[in-house]
Amino acid sequence: MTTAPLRKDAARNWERIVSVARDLVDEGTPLQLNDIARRVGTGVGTVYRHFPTAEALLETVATPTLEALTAQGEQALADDDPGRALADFLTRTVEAQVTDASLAPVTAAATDALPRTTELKQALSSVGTELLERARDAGVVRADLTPADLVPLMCGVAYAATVHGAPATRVETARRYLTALLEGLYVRPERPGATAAPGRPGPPGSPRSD
Amino acid sequence: MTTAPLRKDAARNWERIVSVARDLVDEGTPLQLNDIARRVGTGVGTVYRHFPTAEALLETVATPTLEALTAQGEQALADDDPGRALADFLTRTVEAQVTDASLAPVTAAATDALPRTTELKQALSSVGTELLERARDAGVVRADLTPADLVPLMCGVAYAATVHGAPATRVETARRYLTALLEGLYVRPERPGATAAPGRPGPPGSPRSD
DNA sequence: AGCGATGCGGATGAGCTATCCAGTTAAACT
DNA sequence: AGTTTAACTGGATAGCTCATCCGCATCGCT
Repeated sequence: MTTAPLRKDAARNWERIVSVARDLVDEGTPLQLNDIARRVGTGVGTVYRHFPTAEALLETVATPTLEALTAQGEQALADDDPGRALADFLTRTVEAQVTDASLAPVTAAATDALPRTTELKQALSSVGTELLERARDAGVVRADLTPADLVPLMCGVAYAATVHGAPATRVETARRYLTALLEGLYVRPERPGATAAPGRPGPPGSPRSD
Repeated sequence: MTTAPLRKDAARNWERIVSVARDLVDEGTPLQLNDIARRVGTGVGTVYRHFPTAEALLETVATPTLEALTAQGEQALADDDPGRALADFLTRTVEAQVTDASLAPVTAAATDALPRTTELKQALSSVGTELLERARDAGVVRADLTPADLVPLMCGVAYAATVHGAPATRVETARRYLTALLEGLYVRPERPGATAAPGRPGPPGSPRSD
């Protein structure tokens, strides 16, 4: 059920609209459908037929990013180090949220209007759950952390990074905050005699250093 | 320079406006000045003269809460346990942010339009800095945490709690997330032989349990 | 009571959202 | 190639919210 193939001109306009919207999102401008129509050089009706609301357009813009993220998540499932797998995934998630301004609103919105997006959110959340449970079973992560907490916490980290100010250093800030959350703000009691590690030498190294 | 005493009717209207705005904020409705005028039973002009923008009104609404928070912060400075002092302050901050919907926008907005608010934000931030530095000097908190990170992190925790869904359990969720941030998500290596505590038995007990 | 200054209120224009339909175009059929 | 028709286009326009402006009412003082 692919909802019928678009006519050629329709497809062309669809592409243009999404492309312009992408640019606007990237420069931080809120999406206004009439404005987009003007920029694309099309009528307002065309835009509104393709995307009944600004939110719908935003969701479409966000989809590729969500897809990429999901792919990376599934890739992380292949990692045999549960701690690193989780940390990597969380890092990617936070980076994406901070980099792509379309994600935050889409994540926050409870709209299940676009089936594709809902599906992706579902997929992401279940990958996250899986990774979290593995890490927990490996004793790397506190047991009192629910999968349901994962999304809010990541959103929180991303939000914190955007509040911080300087958009240039935003990704770096987000990484720092994620680390802070993982490691905790309190100093840790000094390591026990570097022995009796429970199968793993404490928490895995810092998330990712690429 | 108290900017002239208001005329009696003006003062009355001012109060009404702020009061109605407070109610709206509490029920989660976004402030619309024309709407408020209608509810108060006054002309639009009156509202706009007192508060040139919705944000200004919001800041006014937020002020009492900010004042209370500042007071509590200064109170925390009297605590001789630096860890507990910081934890208490942060807990109060997060609770306030989650409880009072006017805080988040005001904190995020870089508007220095209302001098009183700016002043309060300053005060809060310097109290936070002081508390953080004391805790750090006492070895309770990681050294790589800048005072500038405090506000963003608290906003992040609050935001995470509001993303989570259920508004009823929001305060509780916020506390949990703050604890998560303080203690870290990773499991801690088991305590060293309950000795060599740096003047204090590890991180202080959970923030506050009132 | 009379008089300025201060504050009030709502009519109003500007800007944005979203709809609707007459006109145009792509593509299937002959 | 010519015809048909379903799909798509574009912009005029109605509905709505924001914010301003200014003639009029009210206050506080003498």
